[in-house]
Amino acid sequence: MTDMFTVYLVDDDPGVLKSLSRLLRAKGYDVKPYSSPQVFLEEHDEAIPGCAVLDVSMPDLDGLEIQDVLTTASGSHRPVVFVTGKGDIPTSVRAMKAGAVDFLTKPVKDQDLFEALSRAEAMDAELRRLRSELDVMRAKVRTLTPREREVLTHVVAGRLNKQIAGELGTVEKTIKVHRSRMMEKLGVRTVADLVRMAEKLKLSR
Amino acid sequence: MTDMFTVYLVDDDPGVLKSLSRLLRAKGYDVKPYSSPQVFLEEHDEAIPGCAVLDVSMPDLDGLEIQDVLTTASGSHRPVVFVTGKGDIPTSVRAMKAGAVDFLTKPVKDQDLFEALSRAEAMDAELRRLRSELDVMRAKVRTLTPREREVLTHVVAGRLNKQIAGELGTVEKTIKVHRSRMMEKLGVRTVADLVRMAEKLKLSR
DNA sequence: GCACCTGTTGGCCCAAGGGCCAACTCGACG
DNA sequence: CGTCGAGTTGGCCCTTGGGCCAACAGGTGC
Repeated sequence: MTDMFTVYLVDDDPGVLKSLSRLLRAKGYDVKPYSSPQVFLEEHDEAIPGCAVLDVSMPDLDGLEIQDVLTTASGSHRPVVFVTGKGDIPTSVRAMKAGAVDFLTKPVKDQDLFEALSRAEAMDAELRRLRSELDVMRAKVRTLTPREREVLTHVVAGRLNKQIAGELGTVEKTIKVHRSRMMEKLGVRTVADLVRMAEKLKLSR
Repeated sequence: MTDMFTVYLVDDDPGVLKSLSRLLRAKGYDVKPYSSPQVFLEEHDEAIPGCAVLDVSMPDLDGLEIQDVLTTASGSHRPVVFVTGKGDIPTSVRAMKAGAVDFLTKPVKDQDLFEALSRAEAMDAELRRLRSELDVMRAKVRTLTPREREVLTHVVAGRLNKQIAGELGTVEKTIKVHRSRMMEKLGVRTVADLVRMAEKLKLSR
Protein backbone atom coordinates (compact mmCIF):
# COMPACT_ATOMS: atom_id res chain seq x y z
CA MET A 1 0.00 0.00 0.00
CA THR A 2 2.70 2.39 0.90
CA ASP A 3 4.65 2.31 -2.34
CA MET A 4 1.59 1.77 -4.51
CA PHE A 5 1.55 3.42 -7.87
CA THR A 6 -1.54 2.90 -9.99
CA VAL A 7 -1.58 3.01 -13.77
CA TYR A 8 -4.97 3.89 -15.20
CA LEU A 9 -4.89 2.24 -18.59
CA VAL A 10 -7.48 3.45 -21.07
CA ASP A 11 -7.69 1.96 -24.54
CA ASP A 12 -10.66 0.86 -26.58
CA ASP A 13 -8.69 -2.02 -28.07
CA PRO A 14 -9.11 -5.02 -25.72
CA GLY A 15 -5.99 -6.64 -27.10
CA VAL A 16 -3.80 -3.66 -26.33
CA LEU A 17 -5.42 -3.30 -22.95
CA LYS A 18 -4.68 -6.89 -22.10
CA SER A 19 -1.09 -6.99 -23.25
CA LEU A 20 -0.16 -3.69 -21.66
CA SER A 21 -1.85 -4.71 -18.43
CA ARG A 22 0.23 -7.84 -18.27
CA LEU A 23 3.40 -5.98 -19.12
CA LEU A 24 2.89 -3.35 -16.45
CA ARG A 25 1.67 -5.76 -13.79
CA ALA A 26 4.79 -7.81 -14.33
CA LYS A 27 6.73 -4.63 -13.70
CA GLY A 28 5.00 -4.23 -10.35
CA TYR A 29 2.45 -1.58 -11.20
CA ASP A 30 -1.11 -1.69 -9.93
CA VAL A 31 -2.93 -1.54 -13.26
CA LYS A 32 -6.55 -0.49 -13.69
CA PRO A 33 -7.64 -1.20 -17.26
CA TYR A 34 -10.56 0.60 -18.87
CA SER A 35 -11.95 0.10 -22.34
CA SER A 36 -14.32 3.00 -21.78
CA PRO A 37 -13.13 6.55 -21.15
CA GLN A 38 -16.42 7.40 -19.48
CA VAL A 39 -16.13 4.57 -17.00
CA PHE A 40 -12.55 5.56 -16.31
CA LEU A 41 -13.46 9.14 -15.55
CA GLU A 42 -16.27 8.02 -13.29
CA GLU A 43 -14.11 5.67 -11.29
CA HIS A 44 -11.02 7.81 -11.35
CA ASP A 45 -9.89 8.90 -7.92
CA GLU A 46 -7.31 11.65 -7.96
CA ALA A 47 -6.43 10.93 -4.37
CA ILE A 48 -4.66 7.75 -5.44
CA PRO A 49 -1.02 8.11 -6.52
CA GLY A 50 -0.67 7.09 -10.11
CA CYS A 51 -0.78 8.17 -13.72
CA ALA A 52 -2.93 7.68 -16.78
CA VAL A 53 -1.88 5.89 -19.94
CA LEU A 54 -4.33 6.94 -22.60
CA ASP A 55 -4.99 5.90 -26.14
CA VAL A 56 -5.31 9.04 -28.18
CA SER A 57 -8.02 8.02 -30.57
CA MET A 58 -11.11 6.55 -29.02
CA PRO A 59 -14.77 6.91 -29.92
CA ASP A 60 -16.85 9.47 -28.00
CA LEU A 61 -14.06 10.77 -25.81
CA ASP A 62 -10.53 10.93 -27.15
CA GLY A 63 -7.35 10.98 -25.15
CA LEU A 64 -6.84 14.74 -25.37
CA GLU A 65 -10.28 15.38 -24.00
CA ILE A 66 -9.60 13.07 -21.10
CA GLN A 67 -6.34 14.86 -20.46
CA ASP A 68 -8.21 18.13 -20.43
CA VAL A 69 -10.62 16.83 -17.81
CA LEU A 70 -7.80 15.39 -15.72
CA THR A 71 -5.76 18.56 -15.64
CA THR A 72 -8.20 21.44 -15.99
CA ALA A 73 -11.07 20.16 -13.94
CA SER A 74 -9.53 18.64 -10.86
CA GLY A 75 -6.44 20.70 -10.52
CA SER A 76 -4.59 17.69 -9.24
CA HIS A 77 -2.81 17.39 -12.56
CA ARG A 78 -2.69 13.63 -12.93
CA PRO A 79 0.34 12.78 -15.09
CA VAL A 80 -0.67 11.52 -18.53
CA VAL A 81 1.22 9.28 -20.94
CA PHE A 82 -0.24 8.97 -24.41
CA VAL A 83 -0.11 5.91 -26.59
CA THR A 84 -1.31 6.03 -30.14
CA GLY A 85 -1.53 3.95 -33.26
CA LYS A 86 -2.57 6.61 -35.69
CA GLY A 87 -1.68 10.00 -34.36
CA ASP A 88 -0.27 13.01 -36.13
CA ILE A 89 2.22 15.71 -35.25
CA PRO A 90 -0.26 18.46 -34.37
CA THR A 91 -1.99 16.10 -31.95
CA SER A 92 1.25 15.10 -30.27
CA VAL A 93 2.29 18.73 -29.99
CA ARG A 94 -1.02 19.69 -28.47
CA ALA A 95 -0.73 16.86 -25.95
CA MET A 96 2.79 17.84 -24.96
CA LYS A 97 1.85 21.50 -24.65
CA ALA A 98 -0.95 20.44 -22.34
CA GLY A 99 1.63 18.85 -20.11
CA ALA A 100 1.71 15.21 -21.18
CA VAL A 101 4.62 13.24 -19.79
CA ASP A 102 5.15 11.50 -23.10
CA PHE A 103 3.48 10.67 -26.37
CA LEU A 104 4.37 7.21 -27.63
CA THR A 105 3.54 5.58 -30.93
CA LYS A 106 2.43 2.00 -31.31
CA PRO A 107 3.98 -0.40 -31.32
CA VAL A 108 5.22 0.95 -28.02
CA LYS A 109 8.69 -0.09 -27.02
CA ASP A 110 8.62 -1.44 -23.48
CA GLN A 111 11.62 0.58 -22.56
CA ASP A 112 10.01 3.83 -23.69
CA LEU A 113 6.88 3.12 -21.70
CA PHE A 114 8.80 2.23 -18.59
CA GLU A 115 10.84 5.38 -18.79
CA ALA A 116 7.73 7.48 -19.27
CA LEU A 117 6.04 5.82 -16.30
CA SER A 118 9.13 6.33 -14.22
CA ARG A 119 9.03 10.04 -14.92
CA ALA A 120 5.29 10.11 -14.35
CA GLU A 121 5.78 8.48 -10.98
CA ALA A 122 8.45 10.95 -9.96
CA MET A 123 6.30 13.84 -11.11
CA ASP A 124 3.25 12.55 -9.28
CA ALA A 125 5.20 12.04 -6.08
CA GLU A 126 6.67 15.50 -6.25
CA LEU A 127 3.32 17.13 -6.94
CA ARG A 128 1.70 15.29 -4.07
CA ARG A 129 4.49 16.23 -1.72
CA LEU A 130 4.20 19.86 -2.72
CA ARG A 131 0.43 19.78 -2.57
CA SER A 132 0.28 18.25 0.89
CA GLU A 133 2.86 20.72 2.12
CA LEU A 134 0.71 23.57 0.87
CA ASP A 135 -2.42 21.99 2.31
CA VAL A 136 -0.85 21.83 5.74
CA MET A 137 0.18 25.47 5.56
CA ARG A 138 -3.17 26.63 4.25
CA ALA A 139 -4.92 24.74 7.03
CA LYS A 140 -2.83 26.64 9.56
CA VAL A 141 -3.62 29.96 7.92
CA ARG A 142 -7.31 29.14 8.10
CA THR A 143 -7.09 28.91 11.89
CA LEU A 144 -6.05 32.56 12.03
CA THR A 145 -8.59 35.18 12.99
CA PRO A 146 -9.17 37.97 10.45
CA ARG A 147 -7.11 40.34 12.54
CA GLU A 148 -4.24 37.90 12.79
CA ARG A 149 -4.30 37.49 9.03
CA GLU A 150 -4.04 41.24 8.55
CA VAL A 151 -1.09 41.36 10.89
CA LEU A 152 0.47 38.47 8.98
CA THR A 153 0.43 40.35 5.70
CA HIS A 154 1.93 43.43 7.29
CA VAL A 155 4.67 41.46 9.01
CA VAL A 156 5.74 39.67 5.82
CA ALA A 157 5.74 43.08 4.17
CA GLY A 158 8.46 43.98 6.65
CA ARG A 159 6.52 46.56 8.61
CA LEU A 160 7.20 47.38 12.24
CA ASN A 161 4.62 46.72 14.93
CA LYS A 162 4.24 50.44 15.38
CA GLN A 163 3.53 50.98 11.68
CA ILE A 164 1.07 48.11 11.56
CA ALA A 165 -0.72 49.57 14.54
CA GLY A 166 -1.01 52.88 12.76
CA GLU A 167 -2.40 51.34 9.60
CA LEU A 168 -4.87 49.17 11.46
CA GLY A 169 -5.89 52.02 13.72
CA THR A 170 -4.79 50.47 16.96
CA VAL A 171 -1.77 50.47 19.27
CA GLU A 172 1.51 48.59 19.21
CA LYS A 173 0.68 46.42 22.18
CA THR A 174 -2.35 44.95 20.43
CA ILE A 175 -0.30 44.13 17.36
CA LYS A 176 2.24 42.34 19.49
CA VAL A 177 -0.49 40.10 20.85
CA HIS A 178 -1.92 39.28 17.42
CA ARG A 179 1.53 38.75 16.04
CA SER A 180 2.53 36.40 18.78
CA ARG A 181 -0.64 34.34 18.44
CA MET A 182 -0.27 34.30 14.65
CA MET A 183 3.29 32.99 14.80
CA GLU A 184 2.23 30.39 17.33
CA LYS A 185 -0.67 29.16 15.19
CA LEU A 186 1.44 28.97 12.04
CA GLY A 187 4.11 27.04 13.87
CA VAL A 188 6.97 29.35 12.98
CA ARG A 189 9.39 30.96 15.36
CA THR A 190 11.25 33.44 13.20
CA VAL A 191 10.25 36.08 10.70
CA ALA A 192 12.48 34.33 8.16
CA ASP A 193 10.41 31.16 8.37
CA LEU A 194 7.22 33.17 8.24
CA VAL A 195 8.31 34.93 5.05
CA ARG A 196 9.29 31.65 3.41
CA MET A 197 5.91 30.21 4.30
CA ALA A 198 4.13 33.26 2.90
CA GLU A 199 6.17 33.02 -0.30
CA LYS A 200 5.18 29.39 -0.82
CA LEU A 201 1.55 30.35 -0.35
CA LYS A 202 2.10 33.27 -2.70
CA LEU A 203 0.88 35.71 -0.10
CA SER A 204 2.65 39.06 -0.09
CA ARG A 205 2.45 39.27 -3.88
CA MET B 1 15.27 49.63 -30.80
CA THR B 2 13.34 49.42 -27.63
CA ASP B 3 10.60 47.06 -28.77
CA MET B 4 12.88 45.09 -31.08
CA PHE B 5 12.25 41.39 -31.33
CA THR B 6 14.49 39.43 -33.65
CA VAL B 7 13.47 36.22 -35.37
CA TYR B 8 16.41 34.02 -36.31
CA LEU B 9 15.10 32.09 -39.27
CA VAL B 10 17.06 28.98 -40.19
CA ASP B 11 16.02 26.84 -43.14
CA ASP B 12 18.06 25.25 -45.88
CA ASP B 13 15.30 25.87 -48.40
CA PRO B 14 15.89 29.34 -49.90
CA GLY B 15 12.30 29.56 -51.02
CA VAL B 16 10.91 28.97 -47.55
CA LEU B 17 13.47 31.32 -46.10
CA LYS B 18 12.43 34.06 -48.46
CA SER B 19 8.69 33.72 -48.06
CA LEU B 20 8.79 33.43 -44.28
CA SER B 21 11.13 36.41 -44.08
CA ARG B 22 8.72 38.52 -46.03
CA LEU B 23 5.78 37.34 -43.97
CA LEU B 24 7.45 38.09 -40.66
CA ARG B 25 8.97 41.39 -41.74
CA ALA B 26 5.52 42.50 -42.80
CA LYS B 27 4.39 41.67 -39.31
CA GLY B 28 7.02 43.96 -37.86
CA TYR B 29 9.64 41.47 -36.81
CA ASP B 30 13.34 42.00 -37.30
CA VAL B 31 14.15 38.86 -39.29
CA LYS B 32 17.61 37.38 -39.66
CA PRO B 33 17.52 34.59 -42.27
CA TYR B 34 20.13 31.82 -42.39
CA SER B 35 20.37 28.99 -44.85
CA SER B 36 23.24 27.54 -42.87
CA PRO B 37 22.86 26.36 -39.26
CA GLN B 38 26.58 26.79 -38.70
CA VAL B 39 26.56 30.40 -39.78
CA PHE B 40 23.53 31.02 -37.61
CA LEU B 41 25.19 29.59 -34.52
CA GLU B 42 28.31 31.63 -35.19
CA GLU B 43 26.44 34.89 -35.57
CA HIS B 44 23.85 34.17 -32.93
CA ASP B 45 23.95 36.62 -30.06
CA GLU B 46 21.93 35.54 -27.06
CA ALA B 47 22.00 39.06 -25.70
CA ILE B 48 19.51 40.13 -28.35
CA PRO B 49 15.83 39.63 -27.50
CA GLY B 50 14.30 37.24 -29.98
CA CYS B 51 13.57 33.65 -30.84
CA ALA B 52 14.65 31.01 -33.34
CA VAL B 53 12.48 29.51 -36.03
CA LEU B 54 14.20 26.35 -37.13
CA ASP B 55 13.64 23.85 -39.86
CA VAL B 56 13.91 20.41 -38.29
CA SER B 57 15.61 18.53 -41.06
CA MET B 58 18.73 20.13 -42.43
CA PRO B 59 21.99 18.62 -43.62
CA ASP B 60 24.92 18.52 -41.18
CA LEU B 61 23.13 20.09 -38.25
CA ASP B 62 19.43 19.44 -37.74
CA GLY B 63 16.98 21.58 -35.80
CA LEU B 64 17.06 19.48 -32.65
CA GLU B 65 20.82 19.74 -32.45
CA ILE B 66 20.62 23.48 -32.82
CA GLN B 67 18.00 23.57 -30.07
CA ASP B 68 20.32 21.58 -27.88
CA VAL B 69 23.12 24.07 -28.41
CA LEU B 70 20.82 27.03 -27.80
CA THR B 71 19.43 25.72 -24.54
CA THR B 72 22.08 23.51 -23.00
CA ALA B 73 25.18 25.40 -23.93
CA SER B 74 24.37 29.02 -23.29
CA GLY B 75 21.86 28.74 -20.53
CA SER B 76 20.00 31.69 -21.91
CA HIS B 77 17.32 29.37 -23.22
CA ARG B 78 16.49 31.09 -26.49
CA PRO B 79 12.87 30.22 -27.35
CA VAL B 80 12.65 27.89 -30.34
CA VAL B 81 9.82 27.35 -32.79
CA PHE B 82 10.16 24.40 -35.14
CA VAL B 83 8.92 24.23 -38.67
CA THR B 84 9.07 21.01 -40.60
CA GLY B 85 8.04 19.49 -43.87
CA LYS B 86 8.77 15.88 -43.13
CA GLY B 87 8.86 15.33 -39.41
CA ASP B 88 7.51 12.49 -37.35
CA ILE B 89 5.84 12.20 -33.97
CA PRO B 90 8.89 11.07 -31.96
CA THR B 91 10.82 14.05 -33.27
CA SER B 92 8.08 16.50 -32.38
CA VAL B 93 7.77 14.97 -28.91
CA ARG B 94 11.46 15.20 -28.34
CA ALA B 95 11.46 18.83 -29.43
CA MET B 96 8.57 19.71 -27.14
CA LYS B 97 10.15 17.87 -24.21
CA ALA B 98 13.28 19.90 -24.80
CA GLY B 99 11.21 23.03 -24.33
CA ALA B 100 10.26 24.07 -27.86
CA VAL B 101 7.58 26.75 -27.99
CA ASP B 102 5.84 25.01 -30.84
CA PHE B 103 6.36 22.46 -33.59
CA LEU B 104 4.60 23.39 -36.80
CA THR B 105 4.19 21.38 -39.97
CA LYS B 106 4.56 22.79 -43.45
CA PRO B 107 2.69 24.31 -45.00
CA VAL B 108 2.68 26.54 -41.94
CA LYS B 109 -0.49 28.47 -41.33
CA ASP B 110 0.35 32.12 -40.81
CA GLN B 111 -1.90 32.28 -37.81
CA ASP B 112 -0.15 29.35 -36.12
CA LEU B 113 3.25 30.88 -36.66
CA PHE B 114 2.15 34.26 -35.37
CA GLU B 115 0.69 32.73 -32.24
CA ALA B 116 3.83 30.73 -31.64
CA LEU B 117 6.00 33.81 -32.08
CA SER B 118 3.76 35.75 -29.78
CA ARG B 119 4.25 33.21 -27.05
CA ALA B 120 7.97 33.04 -27.80
CA GLU B 121 8.20 36.79 -27.40
CA ALA B 122 6.36 36.75 -24.10
CA MET B 123 8.53 33.93 -22.85
CA ASP B 124 11.73 35.64 -23.93
CA ALA B 125 10.71 38.88 -22.27
CA GLU B 126 9.84 37.13 -19.02
CA LEU B 127 13.06 35.16 -18.97
CA ARG B 128 15.10 38.28 -19.61
CA ARG B 129 13.31 40.17 -16.91
CA LEU B 130 13.90 37.37 -14.44
CA ARG B 131 17.48 36.94 -15.53
CA SER B 132 18.35 40.59 -15.18
CA GLU B 133 16.68 40.72 -11.80
CA LEU B 134 18.81 37.82 -10.65
CA ASP B 135 21.93 39.35 -12.18
CA VAL B 136 21.40 42.54 -10.21
CA MET B 137 20.98 40.61 -6.98
CA ARG B 138 23.96 38.37 -7.63
CA ALA B 139 26.09 41.40 -8.36
CA LYS B 140 25.16 42.82 -4.97
CA VAL B 141 25.97 39.56 -3.23
CA ARG B 142 29.36 39.56 -4.90
CA THR B 143 30.21 42.83 -3.19
CA LEU B 144 29.87 41.15 0.19
CA THR B 145 32.97 40.12 2.08
CA PRO B 146 33.24 36.42 3.01
CA ARG B 147 32.26 37.22 6.58
CA GLU B 148 29.24 39.20 5.51
CA ARG B 149 28.13 36.29 3.34
CA GLU B 150 28.36 33.95 6.30
CA VAL B 151 26.28 36.29 8.38
CA LEU B 152 23.79 36.53 5.51
CA THR B 153 23.17 32.79 5.48
CA HIS B 154 22.71 32.70 9.23
CA VAL B 155 20.32 35.63 9.22
CA VAL B 156 18.09 34.12 6.52
CA ALA B 157 18.16 30.92 8.55
CA GLY B 158 16.47 32.93 11.28
CA ARG B 159 19.29 32.89 13.77
CA LEU B 160 19.82 35.57 16.40
CA ASN B 161 22.94 37.72 16.39
CA LYS B 162 24.03 36.04 19.57
CA GLN B 163 23.71 32.57 18.04
CA ILE B 164 25.53 33.61 14.89
CA ALA B 165 28.32 35.00 17.02
CA GLY B 166 28.62 31.70 18.85
CA GLU B 167 28.76 29.67 15.66
CA LEU B 168 31.27 31.97 14.02
CA GLY B 169 33.38 32.16 17.15
CA THR B 170 33.02 35.87 17.74
CA VAL B 171 30.85 38.27 19.72
CA GLU B 172 27.43 39.75 19.07
CA LYS B 173 28.74 43.23 18.46
CA THR B 174 30.83 42.06 15.54
CA ILE B 175 27.86 40.29 13.98
CA LYS B 176 25.81 43.45 14.26
CA VAL B 177 28.40 45.32 12.25
CA HIS B 178 28.63 42.67 9.52
CA ARG B 179 24.87 42.37 9.44
CA SER B 180 24.36 46.08 9.08
CA ARG B 181 26.89 46.38 6.30
CA MET B 182 25.45 43.32 4.56
CA MET B 183 21.93 44.74 4.57
CA GLU B 184 23.25 48.05 3.32
CA LYS B 185 25.16 46.46 0.43
CA LEU B 186 22.23 44.29 -0.62
CA GLY B 187 19.92 47.27 -0.57
CA VAL B 188 17.34 45.76 1.75
CA ARG B 189 16.00 47.28 4.92
CA THR B 190 14.03 44.46 6.49
CA VAL B 191 14.67 40.81 7.19
CA ALA B 192 11.55 40.00 5.17
CA ASP B 193 13.05 41.55 2.04
CA LEU B 194 16.35 39.84 2.73
CA VAL B 195 14.68 36.43 2.96
CA ARG B 196 12.77 36.99 -0.26
CA MET B 197 15.98 37.96 -2.00
CA ALA B 198 17.73 34.88 -0.67
CA GLU B 199 14.85 32.69 -1.81
CA LYS B 200 15.04 34.04 -5.34
CA LEU B 201 18.76 33.34 -5.37
CA LYS B 202 18.05 29.90 -3.93
CA LEU B 203 20.35 30.56 -1.03
CA SER B 204 19.22 29.05 2.27
CA ARG B 205 18.33 25.78 0.54
C1' DG C 1 56.25 52.99 5.23
C1' DC C 2 51.54 54.46 4.49
C1' DA C 3 46.83 54.00 2.78
C1' DC C 4 43.13 50.83 2.54
C1' DC C 5 40.20 46.83 3.26
C1' DT C 6 38.51 43.32 6.35
C1' DG C 7 37.55 41.76 10.58
C1' DT C 8 37.34 42.72 15.12
C1' DT C 9 35.63 44.82 19.67
C1' DG C 10 34.08 48.26 23.12
C1' DG C 11 30.88 51.73 25.05
C1' DC C 12 26.63 54.14 24.88
C1' DC C 13 21.98 54.69 23.95
C1' DC C 14 17.68 54.09 21.90
C1' DA C 15 14.20 51.49 19.36
C1' DA C 16 11.79 47.28 18.63
C1' DG C 17 10.31 42.57 19.81
C1' DG C 18 8.16 39.73 22.89
C1' DG C 19 6.58 37.20 27.32
C1' DC C 20 3.39 37.39 31.48
C1' DC C 21 -0.53 38.90 34.05
C1' DA C 22 -4.65 41.33 34.14
C1' DA C 23 -8.63 43.56 32.39
C1' DC C 24 -12.37 45.36 29.41
C1' DT C 25 -15.77 45.45 25.34
C1' DC C 26 -18.83 43.32 22.10
C1' DG C 27 -21.34 40.12 19.72
C1' DA C 28 -22.74 35.33 19.24
C1' DC C 29 -24.60 31.27 21.25
C1' DG C 30 -27.24 28.58 24.38
C1' DC D 1 -28.57 36.18 31.41
C1' DG D 2 -24.02 33.93 31.48
C1' DT D 3 -20.32 32.06 28.70
C1' DC D 4 -17.00 32.23 25.19
C1' DG D 5 -14.14 33.89 21.33
C1' DA D 6 -12.12 37.89 19.26
C1' DG D 7 -10.21 42.12 19.74
C1' DT D 8 -8.44 45.35 22.64
C1' DT D 9 -5.22 47.74 26.04
C1' DG D 10 -2.12 48.58 30.03
C1' DG D 11 1.98 47.72 32.90
C1' DC D 12 6.35 45.60 33.66
C1' DC D 13 10.54 43.76 32.32
C1' DC D 14 13.87 41.52 29.63
C1' DT D 15 16.01 40.46 25.19
C1' DT D 16 17.31 41.91 20.54
C1' DG D 17 18.44 44.89 16.98
C1' DG D 18 20.83 48.59 15.44
C1' DG D 19 23.14 53.32 14.96
C1' DC D 20 27.38 56.26 16.19
C1' DC D 21 32.01 56.94 17.55
C1' DA D 22 36.34 55.04 18.38
C1' DA D 23 39.95 51.78 18.13
C1' DC D 24 43.12 47.98 16.83
C1' DA D 25 45.24 43.93 14.10
C1' DG D 26 46.68 41.71 9.86
C1' DG D 27 47.21 41.69 5.02
C1' DT D 28 47.60 44.02 0.40
C1' DG D 29 49.22 47.23 -2.78
C1' DC D 30 51.42 51.56 -4.22
